[in-house]
Order: sequence, then C-alpha cells, then structure tokens
Amino acid sequence: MEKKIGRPRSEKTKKAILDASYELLITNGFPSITVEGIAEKAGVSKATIYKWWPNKAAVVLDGFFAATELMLEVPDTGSAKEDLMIQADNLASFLTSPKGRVITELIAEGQTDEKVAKEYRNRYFNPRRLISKHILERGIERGELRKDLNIELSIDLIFAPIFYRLLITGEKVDSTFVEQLIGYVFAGLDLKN
Amino acid sequence: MEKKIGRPRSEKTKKAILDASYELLITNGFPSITVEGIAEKAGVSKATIYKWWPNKAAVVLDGFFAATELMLEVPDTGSAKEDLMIQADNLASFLTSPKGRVITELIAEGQTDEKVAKEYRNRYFNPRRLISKHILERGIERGELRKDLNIELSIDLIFAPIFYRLLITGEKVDSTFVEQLIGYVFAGLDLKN
Amino acid sequence: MEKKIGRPRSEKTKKAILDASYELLITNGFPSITVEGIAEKAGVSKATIYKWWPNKAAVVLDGFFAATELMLEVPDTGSAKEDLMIQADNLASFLTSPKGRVITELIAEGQTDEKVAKEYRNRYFNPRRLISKHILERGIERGELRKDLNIELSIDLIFAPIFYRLLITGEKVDSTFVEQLIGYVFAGLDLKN
Amino acid sequence: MEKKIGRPRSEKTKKAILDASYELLITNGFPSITVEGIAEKAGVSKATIYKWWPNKAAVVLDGFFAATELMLEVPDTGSAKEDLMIQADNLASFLTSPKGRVITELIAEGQTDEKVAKEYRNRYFNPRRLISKHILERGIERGELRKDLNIELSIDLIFAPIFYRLLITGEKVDSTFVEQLIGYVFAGLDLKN
DNA sequence: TCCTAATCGAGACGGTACGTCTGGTCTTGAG
DNA sequence: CTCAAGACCAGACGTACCGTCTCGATTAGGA
Repeated sequence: MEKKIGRPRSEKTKKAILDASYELLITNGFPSITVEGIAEKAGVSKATIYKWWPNKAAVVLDGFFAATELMLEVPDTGSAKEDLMIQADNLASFLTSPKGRVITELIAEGQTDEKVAKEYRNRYFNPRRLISKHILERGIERGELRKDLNIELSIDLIFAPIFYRLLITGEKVDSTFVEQLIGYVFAGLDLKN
Repeated sequence: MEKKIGRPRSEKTKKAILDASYELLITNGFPSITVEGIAEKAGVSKATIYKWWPNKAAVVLDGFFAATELMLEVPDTGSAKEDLMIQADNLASFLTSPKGRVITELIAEGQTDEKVAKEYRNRYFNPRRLISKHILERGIERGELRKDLNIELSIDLIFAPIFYRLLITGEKVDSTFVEQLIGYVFAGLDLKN
Repeated sequence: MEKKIGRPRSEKTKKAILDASYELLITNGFPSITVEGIAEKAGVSKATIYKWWPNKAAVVLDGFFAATELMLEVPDTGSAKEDLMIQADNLASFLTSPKGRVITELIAEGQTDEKVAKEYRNRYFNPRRLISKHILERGIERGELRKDLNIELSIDLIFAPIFYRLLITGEKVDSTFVEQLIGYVFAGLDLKN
Repeated sequence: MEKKIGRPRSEKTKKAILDASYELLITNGFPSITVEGIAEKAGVSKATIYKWWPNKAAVVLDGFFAATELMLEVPDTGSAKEDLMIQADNLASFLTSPKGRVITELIAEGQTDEKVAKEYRNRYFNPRRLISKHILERGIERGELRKDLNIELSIDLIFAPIFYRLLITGEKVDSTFVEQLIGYVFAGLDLKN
C-alpha cells in the first residue's frame, strides 16, 4: 500500500476536464479539438491534463465514454431476427445522430492510433457484440437458427453494412435500410431463397 | 477552348510532386506527411504545390490515385458467386498489403474532410462497385440470381464486412474469411439454408 | 556599333513601367512597392521589367527621377544669403510635401544599397549642390563672402539640418526654421556675432 | 500590482535573444536579419520571440540598445566649444565604426516605421542632445555664448552635418572634418568673421 | 515577301522568410 | 503532491515576393 501524502487528486477537476472535452467533441468534432481549448473550458491547466492522460486522444475518448456508457438493454421479443433488427435499428439511429458522429470520428482516429482503436473496441464494440452474440445463441437454442452458425461472422454481416455506408459510401442509413439489410442477411442472395 | 499563354505547367514537376507524395504516403502514412516534406523530396517549392492543390489532402490523394489507377479486370468464370469471390479476394489482398493501408487512412481522413470522401468514392469505390454490379447483373441474366435482387444492397453485404474488420474490429481478413463471407452472404442465416 | 536587328524596345512599355512605378511610389511608399504590382499596373510582364532593370530599387529610382527631373532654376537676387535662403526654402517645401517623402525613403534605401545611394547623389543631390556652389562662388566674387571659404562645408552646414530634422528628430521644417537656420549659419554661434 | 502567477519569463532566454539579435545586427546588418536566424542562433523558438516582440524591428532595436546603453560622459574642459568638439568627435568615431553603422540602418528603418523612429529618438538621440544642451547652457552661464542663443538649433547645426555626410553624401567624417565643422558653426560664414 | 532575331505578355517555378498555430513539456508559487 | 498559470521548444502551416525561366505571339529590318 503506497503512501498518500501530498494534495490528493481533485475529482472535481477530472470531471470538469471530461465534461469540457465531451462538450467540445459534440459541438466541434474530434479534429478541431485542442487540448488548450479543453483546458480553458474546464478552467484547468494544460499540465494537469497531461498529468493524467498521455495525449489528446486519450482525454477525448475518456470524456466520450464517461458520457455515453449507458445501459445496454438486451431486446427480447422471442425472435432472434426481430431482436437483431431492433439492435441494429438502435445502432443506426445513434450513429446518424449528432452524438453518433463522434463514433465515426473515433474510428477515423483509430486508423492511425492503435490505442484509440483498442479503446473503442473494448469500451464500445465488444459490449455490443456480446449482446448480439447472446441474441444469436438464444436463437440457436430456440431452434430458430442452425447449430453450427458462425456467430462472429453473422454479427459482422449484420453490422458491417451500416458502418460501410457511414464511413465509405455515405449512403442513407435509416430504418428501411436496416430492415432490408436484415432481410437479405437472413435470406441470402441465392436463388432458392 | 482553354488558353495556352504563358509558361506551361511542367509535367516533370507535377510528376515529381505526386511521386514524392506517394512515396511518403507509403513509407510514413498519411498523418505524418507534411507539405514541406513533399516539397523537399520532390525538389520543388512549397508555393508550387499550393499553386495546384488547395491543401495536403488533395496532393496526397492525387499522388495515391496517380500511382494506383490500374487496370480493373472483370473476373468472368461463368459463376457470379465465383466472380465476386475473386473480386473480394483481390480487394482483401490489396487492403491488407502495405499499399492498401493507405486506403483505410484515406477513409479516416474522409470522415472529417468531405472532399477526400468524395474523391475516394469517385476514384476508388465507384469503379469497383460498377464491376460488382456488372457481375451481379450477369448472374441475374444467367438465372443464377433472382430477378428482383437489390444489387446495391448485395454489394454492400459482400464488401462491408471486409472494411468492417479492417477499420473497426481489426480481425484478420484473409482468403478463408472471404470464402466464408461469400458463403454466408449467398446462403443467408436462415435455418432452411 | 552594334546591330539593331530584332524587335526594338517598346518606348510605350518603358513609359508605362516608369509611370506605374512612380504612382505606386507616391501612393504607397517605397517599402510596400512590389515588382509584381508595378507589372500589373503597367500591364506588363515581370520579365520585361527585369530585362531592363536589375532589381526593384533600380526601376523605382528611375521612375522617380523620370518624373521629377525638373528645371533647376538658379535664384539670383543679388545676395548670396538671400539666394541660399530661397534654395533652402524650396528644398524644404518639396521635402515636406507628399512627393518629397519619397526622397527620405530613398535615402533610407541607400543605407543598405550603395547603388541607390550613388544614384540619388548623382541625379538629385549633386545638381543641387552645384547650384549652391554657384551661388556661393558668386557671393565670393561679389565680396559678400570671404575668399577662402570652404564651399563644400558651407553647403553641408546649410542643408544638413533640414535633413537632420526630417530623417532623425522629426521636428518641424518650415520657412521660419529655414530662416533661422540660414541666420545662424551665416552669423555663427560665437559671442561676438 | 501585477500578477505573479505562472512560470516566470526566462531571463536567460531573453538575454539569448537580445544577444543573438545584436550579434547578427553587427555582422550582417539590419536588412539581412531574419527572425528565424535570431531564433536559431539563440537556441530559442520563433514563437517565443513573437511572444514578446511584435516584429523584427522591435527585437533588433531592443538588442541594440541593450548592448549599447552605456555611460554618457559629459566632457568638461572649461570651454563649451572644446566640449562640443569632444562630443562631436566621439559621435563621429562611433558612427563610423562597425557598431555605429547600425545607427544609420536604424534611421533608415525609421523612415518607414514610426515606432523605430520614436525608439531611437528616445533611447539614443534625446539623451545625447541633453548633454549638448547642458554644455551650451554652461557656456552661456560662463559668458562664452550669448544669452539668447537658440540651443536646439545650435545642436542641430553641430550634429546635422555629421549625419548628412553619413546618410547622404557619403563624404568622409573624421576628426579634421569635425574640427572644421565646429569652427564654421561657431564662426559663421559671414565676411566679418 | 519571307526570314531572322529580339521583345513582349503571361505565368510557372525554386527559394526564402513571414507571422501563426498547436502539441506536449517545464517552471513557478499557492494550496 | 497537486494544481493553475503560463512560458517554452519544435515544427508545420499557408502566404507573399523575389528574381529566373519558358512559352507563343509580335514586330521590326535585312535578304
């Protein structure tokens, strides 16, 4: 147990930093955030920020997740397909909202900063994938889906197109799209379907 | 009819800039490229670069596409599924190669710079989607695929997971994956399949 | 004698350059003149300017003297002191006018560009000093001034304070000052006077 | 009462900047000084320089005066004429030395930058004129000079020709010249003298 | 009349410094 | 020991002019 001499870390300061960071993130977007801006808005010294976070990305990520780590409800309608549709629709709604834009910016940042990538995988994607996994497993148990289903790949199939449109093609991502998407994923392209 | 007065633009200089830009892109990655660096490597004045391109992203994009605008062969095995598998596999190979890493960096940049996004859609993705479209239409004609197939969505389904893994989950993208992927996309998740 | 084949130099162009140069000099002052500006205003190519003048200073000087090489009348009132007073007063009037400001700017430029210095000595100061010399010599002949007068020094004494005020102290240079100045120069500081 | 929070300004850095600036001024002259050069020589960031000085002229002036603000001894031989001769001779020696060249360059700069002009008047010329004034007043008290002498004009008469030669005619400024000059200023041009 | 050679306009180009900005580190004194 | 304040270094940004250069189009005199 290490000694605890000296002035203890101020939780108020920490909160101020994360709040300021998140607010700037929402209003101005990731790339135009500056550490100086966060410090000023939080009424805090730049040095204090760098004391506790190694760089800009770290603070901003922390601020984002501190603000968005919310309940992850597991839909349960009795139908795996229906449950996944709900989950996908919720995701699409969030991603296309102003707050959701941050996610795509973080993904962008993650392309050149592995720490960022790790962070959003652990704190954002993995928890959500677990839910999907749970839904799919329930579907298998119930006999709705076949036993040897590749669950990870199935999750990819469902959610990838949503991100593909957001990140790459820029096409619309709305409920109609999600519905069609789930339909095609379940049915497959083959003629027989 | 465009004017032809004054000293004409030096093609040698243009090439030197694009080459230098591309080389730096490959070796150091997008975010660490500097216009000053390009100028120096190309033996060119910074002002000349800014004369022809509005900003860093524009030069780098141009350099990238000048170097990668290659033949887009349309696979034709007689089977749409087979053709798409080949196309997807080619894409996966490229994206996971050092040169392909650039694409994900450009997508990252595109999240906050609409011009970049527009550019890679027009110059990279659209041509490739056209090929997929062609393959699918041929499949429909041949009776391999159903007449009312939503072609755009189908293309999304096939390629999205590849980018999803690269950009988000970081999971492996190899031939096995592509094979499984195409299998699932064609067959669907439904029990009956 | 050199051949005169080829297109001859356009006098119209030369005039346009000098005029534009002078106008810019008067309106904006020496340091904010740019060769690009002269070229544009004159409707002329930059290369043409550099064809005939080695650098910015040369054009501007030429433009200035082309516009200001005026008659140098020799005052002749019958009194050397009176004549010098008139000359000094004329000089002071010119130097404190907007057009005269240019002279001080040229002197400034001359501190670091010997060619400029040479130029304004030859084309501006020497002709004027010759007049003063003439006046003083006439005064000696007439018996107004002593035979062994150091003429060069005397000229310095008369005109130096005018420039001193303009260039250094910034004090007023008006007719009253000139009058007092001439008075003191002629009388000397000594008690007996 | 001024605040004293935050890291205090580094005197070492300030000195390094002023020293570097002065050394460059002496060796290369005012117009070829660059802020970048000062920064490099001083081992300092450009931003730090711009933090404390608004532009090049300001740093260089400061560097110059920091290095030359020396004792201003008042000569006192018992004769005003003699004292002025000594002062003028000292000035001439300084101005014609390498370090003195800077003064003429500053005067040049002052023609188009009023702040520079103000600065060298306050920090260089005014203190020296005060000494001359003192000498002249002492001369009047002693009965060497007449009571109603125009002191300012007299100072102009003595020092102006030195600067006139340096700035304009380029003629020699040595002890002989100074001696003659003082002689003429005191005696006047009039025949009776 | 055609040829030859210099001049001209337009404007691209390498170079150099500008003054600004931000990321991340360091230095004080107060708490 | 922590914190606010803020000075500091490093280094890229995009801009501005310099003086040089390459074009094609003119514009004379000489062949």
